[in-house]
Amino acid sequence: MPELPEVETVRKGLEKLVSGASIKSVDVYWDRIISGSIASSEFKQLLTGEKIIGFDRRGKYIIFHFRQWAMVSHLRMEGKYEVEDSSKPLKKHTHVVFHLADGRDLRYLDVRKFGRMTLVPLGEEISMTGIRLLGPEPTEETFDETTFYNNLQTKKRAIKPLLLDQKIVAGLGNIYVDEALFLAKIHPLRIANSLKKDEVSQLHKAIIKVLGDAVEAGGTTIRSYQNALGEAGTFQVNLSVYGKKGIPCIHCGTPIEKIKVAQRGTHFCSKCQRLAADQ
DNA sequence: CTGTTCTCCTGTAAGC
DNA sequence: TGCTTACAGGAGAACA
Repeated sequence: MPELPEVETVRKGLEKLVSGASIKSVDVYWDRIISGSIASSEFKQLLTGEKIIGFDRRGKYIIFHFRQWAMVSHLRMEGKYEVEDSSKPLKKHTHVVFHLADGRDLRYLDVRKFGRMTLVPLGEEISMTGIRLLGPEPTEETFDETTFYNNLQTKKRAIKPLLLDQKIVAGLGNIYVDEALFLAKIHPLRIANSLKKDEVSQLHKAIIKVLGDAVEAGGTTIRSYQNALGEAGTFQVNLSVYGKKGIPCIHCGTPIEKIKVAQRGTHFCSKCQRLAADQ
């Protein structure tokens, strides 16, 4: 499941492979992938003859820049892009194909069809639902610790679902949120406004580190990429708790537990990440 | 307004 | 073996 680091890796790959390319035509095989007020028939028509200027990213959204349009693409769980020669047969689960003028295709594949593409007039992408309400990018420069603390103080939700909803800080998904909470030694069910200043400080640092390290790791694997831009979602940087149920905690040896928090599989160390401070 | 639950999808794994 | 059920989860809609 692509989170911010994987999405950034895909963005870089797209930039490298198809920036500057012109679109000859577009095929859409699953209409619901194309969301927003511009439906798939118009989508295909409007992009025909357009030129891909470049790629941007905000949170987990990839933004395609055309001359007059922006296309906002979210991979959700399993979306991926591939660049193939146009003569190559389409793989199963191919839902959108951008035929390029140079004989290649940019293809979107998505087993579960959760991903979405939205075409908007250039400039309107920042006011789209989803992007408009995003919190800051999780970097030292943009993610302010004091603001983070103040925001958490106003929230009575458990910290994990709060971090997943993208409004406080952008980019965390189920994997890296578990990793960040483990690194900061905070239990996923802690109520946000119960976190002490030093805990928030640790969490702030952990989020920047976990996502930053993963972006770097993605940045190093990208060089070996030929044409598959979504497999980036499968690299995982030495995870400590995610998917480690029953495996000894790297700090204390206690088996990692897996519970459900807000319907999501949640991994943590019950000894390192206490729910009550005095235990 | 805030916080929670449901829905979209299909492949894989577990259970009987 | 073969069928059924549970599970994976990002984000937006629906609901309390």
